Amino acid sequence: MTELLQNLRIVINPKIFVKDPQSSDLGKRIIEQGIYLISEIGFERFTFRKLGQRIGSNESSIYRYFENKHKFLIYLNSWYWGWLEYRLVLMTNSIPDSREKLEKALEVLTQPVEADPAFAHVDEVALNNIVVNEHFKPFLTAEVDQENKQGYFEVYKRLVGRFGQMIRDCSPDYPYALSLASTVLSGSLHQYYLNAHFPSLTDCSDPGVHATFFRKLVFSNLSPSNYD
Amino acid sequence: MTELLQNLRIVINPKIFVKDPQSSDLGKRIIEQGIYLISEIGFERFTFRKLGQRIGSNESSIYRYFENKHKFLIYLNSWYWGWLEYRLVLMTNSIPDSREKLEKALEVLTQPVEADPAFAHVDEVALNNIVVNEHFKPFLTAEVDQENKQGYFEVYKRLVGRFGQMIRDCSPDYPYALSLASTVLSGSLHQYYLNAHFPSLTDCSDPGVHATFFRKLVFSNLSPSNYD
DNA sequence: TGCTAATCGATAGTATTACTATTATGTTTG
DNA sequence: CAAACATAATAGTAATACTATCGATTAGCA
Repeated sequence: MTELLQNLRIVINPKIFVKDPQSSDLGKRIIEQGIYLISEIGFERFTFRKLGQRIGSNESSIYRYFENKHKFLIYLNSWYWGWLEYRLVLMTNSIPDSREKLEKALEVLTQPVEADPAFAHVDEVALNNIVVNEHFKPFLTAEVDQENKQGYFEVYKRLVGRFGQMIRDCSPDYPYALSLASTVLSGSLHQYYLNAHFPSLTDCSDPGVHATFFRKLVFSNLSPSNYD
Repeated sequence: MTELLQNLRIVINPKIFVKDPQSSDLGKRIIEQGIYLISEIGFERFTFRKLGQRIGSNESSIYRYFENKHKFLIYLNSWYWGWLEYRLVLMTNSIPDSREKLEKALEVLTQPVEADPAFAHVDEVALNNIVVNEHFKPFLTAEVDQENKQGYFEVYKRLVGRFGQMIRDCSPDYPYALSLASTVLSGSLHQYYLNAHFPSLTDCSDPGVHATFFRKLVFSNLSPSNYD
């Protein structure tokens, strides 16, 4: 499988970057080490200057790839959601039964992330760490509506839409497929966050329980007696 | 009722502030106008200088109440959760039936916020706006674990615990009461956020649907056939 | 009434951040 | 070999997030 997908690339909206980081060696180092640096010191403390020092390069060179650190975070998030989408499709595409398909989708979207050898310059586990810890920071700004118009969040929206469609396929009469999809996606990140920092607010102390909680949540909700 | 509760105060952990803003006129103006300013321009753009200008006071005076703007946001959030907790208790306390009690709790926690005349210097609707739009920003920092140890998030934790207990009272054998409670609380904010900025990702386009979605989510999950 | 402490406003100053601009240097490519 | 391009180095700017100091006003209270 790894072989088969060797030449895959996660496509990112070009408006998010100035120069495509996947197009050069420096660009890939920016992504690779940027992920590590943010996951180590947090997004607030992260600066392009520090990243430059870390990769033995210059602050100004990084600015040629990304306008600012906020867009850099949007880029990383887009990559993450694009990667999840690709995995979602890959893992569910060949399943004909819609219930089984939804179960698999839930597994892909809520189970802990593992490194994917298909993308050498990205440590998916560290990146997942960022997405969990910085959660919705790319969204939570005063500029969200403009940025949305620019299409910065397309990947995420497509992922939610796809997942929502799987729910609909499984239970065509359930009227809240989108809300359920977005609740599960963000709720799963949230439970991981709570488990790491506020264990007294969650029961999901291990991945098995985590997965079960969300599976029950979805399927008990979808049994026909439960919607009007 | 308003009369009855005239002399209530939401109690906030004193470590969050330098000087209690509820103890002076200037303090109350800081809270009142700070809420408006953040809800207008967003937390990123908000500075103590701008707030000083707005209330005709000095930057340095505001620093005598709050160490920095991050703690100010924690204060506002604590107030909000404290206020929700008080409303939760007030509205459910006299209900003996545990199912009915949980229904009421869900209503309090997921329905749109209305102004509460019991607290004159706080516009709860604008504050709710902040909590929705800045969502988990007070939590999402590198210092979250230290701050948690200092007890900055006690109110929120107590609220989730209380809500979780109501779920447990209603379905003693359901094993994920805390996760369900935290998922509903943060999920409800999230759905409001999506409705405002990403309507294509939610079905909750009006408060009625919003409430129904979460009611179904909880109660279908709690019916005995749905947990092991 | 007068003293003291607390409160607040005004001003100035600092370190850091988030950039921008410019110029130099090396490297690739046609 | 020249032109184009990528990157490095340096310097500089505006805004931010504070800190420190001092003087004026007010409030409590002996």
